[in-house]
Amino acid sequence: MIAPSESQLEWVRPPQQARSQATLSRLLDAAEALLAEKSWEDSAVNEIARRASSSVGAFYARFRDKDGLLRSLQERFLTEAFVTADAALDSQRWERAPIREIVREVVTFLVGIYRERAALLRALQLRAAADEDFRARGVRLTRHIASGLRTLVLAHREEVTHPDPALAADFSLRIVLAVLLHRLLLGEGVLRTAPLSDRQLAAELTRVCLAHMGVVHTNASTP
Amino acid sequence: MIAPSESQLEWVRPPQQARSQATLSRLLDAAEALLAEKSWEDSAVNEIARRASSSVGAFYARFRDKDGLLRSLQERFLTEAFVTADAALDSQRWERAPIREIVREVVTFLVGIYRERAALLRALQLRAAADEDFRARGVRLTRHIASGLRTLVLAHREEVTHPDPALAADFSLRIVLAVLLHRLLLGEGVLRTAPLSDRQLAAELTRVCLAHMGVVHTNASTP
DNA sequence: TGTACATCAGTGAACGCGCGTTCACTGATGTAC
DNA sequence: TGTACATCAGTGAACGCGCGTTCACTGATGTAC
Repeated sequence: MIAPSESQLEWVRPPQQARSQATLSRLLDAAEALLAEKSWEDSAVNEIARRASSSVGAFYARFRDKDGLLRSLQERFLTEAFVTADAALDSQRWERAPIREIVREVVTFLVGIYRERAALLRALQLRAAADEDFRARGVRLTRHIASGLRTLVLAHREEVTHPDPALAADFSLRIVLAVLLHRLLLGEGVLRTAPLSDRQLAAELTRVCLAHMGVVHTNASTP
Repeated sequence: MIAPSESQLEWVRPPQQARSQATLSRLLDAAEALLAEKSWEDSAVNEIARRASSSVGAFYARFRDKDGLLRSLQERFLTEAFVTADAALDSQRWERAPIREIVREVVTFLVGIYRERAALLRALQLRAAADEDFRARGVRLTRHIASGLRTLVLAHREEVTHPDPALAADFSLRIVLAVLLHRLLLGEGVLRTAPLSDRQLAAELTRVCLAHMGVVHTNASTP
């Protein structure tokens, strides 16, 4: 069991027994599930507790306040995401792969996360838009991914025509994250074009990134 | 003076005197100004009224409820934006221009709007993310711009390498709007790269769009 | 193995704050004659 | 040109609803001897 960091103590009370640990997990899960139905503001503490088969009092025994739960959800997500990102961006894994495949992998990875965790990400990004602390913590993850991607791209810089490959990698990531945020908040139907599936969107975004970096076209299998 | 449409009557009460028309305008302006400081939810009716040198009662004499004001702000913005977009995308104006300049113009136009109306756009897009009606009305503008851009691109399709120029135009617009939304909500500091000025961002986005459409490089003055 | 006690964990009714909305009233504007 | 009356416009205190938070109490778990 890992001792919680000092900063955590301010917003989540560490459980002393297995029973309260379970309650805490149930509260987190219930809240994340509820976020698939309504916004964070519309999710009442009462309802979260009820869905977790718990009570308001138990809620406040675990969290300093309602915000403590959202912070806790963010922390839980970030921890997972850092690990997953490290695995996906491991440079050993990509040593012999062309940059085309690296970009495709990273984009697919991101599209997947935005699908699986759509509800939570929507809530977190909306909150980040209004709260500097939330934003700062989220930015740490983004920068981590950016730096991993940059490393991979620079290791293959001979495939990149763009004069500043690191910059091109950063801006490409920015585009991907932006389009995913846009889709997350406003949906797929903004333009008259037929809605894209995850697979199609990933392909389209990959194409955009490669075009922007100026990756030379090999005998590609793209339609 | 234009007679208000039926649908408007549901959420804004048409003023009968010049005095109340002035009050209505002051309320709209005060609200939009307040949105530069705080979110729509945090903007109390009381404070909006006070800033407009008006009163809560006067507020409810004009608007059915608090939401009526935000709707009114959206309507006011959309009306302006449609006109501006029509002027910017007028096909006569671009008959002899290379596609490179068209794209630069449209991107610059959008970057400009997102700067000038940042506060209002933030509030509207956040609301659109949660409210289907708001979203639907916003989408009308997006589609209008998309169709204008498509027309321009198709008129110059010989400059475009992309196999489906219309699709490429749509997706390019999507990217631009997405990056602008991303910046609007989360700021310029998401990646470690030095923050971009409006001019730099417009240039970068233009480059991305052109690369994606596959516009052949002429003797460009880009660095 | 059993009993006493301390602490942790959980319950849910009641509280209270903030803010949207109402309403009884006053003042301003316009019209009829 | 002046007076009476109707309607529009505006005021701000008071209301009330929703929801986060508290708190007095009960139950569960663990430890000492």
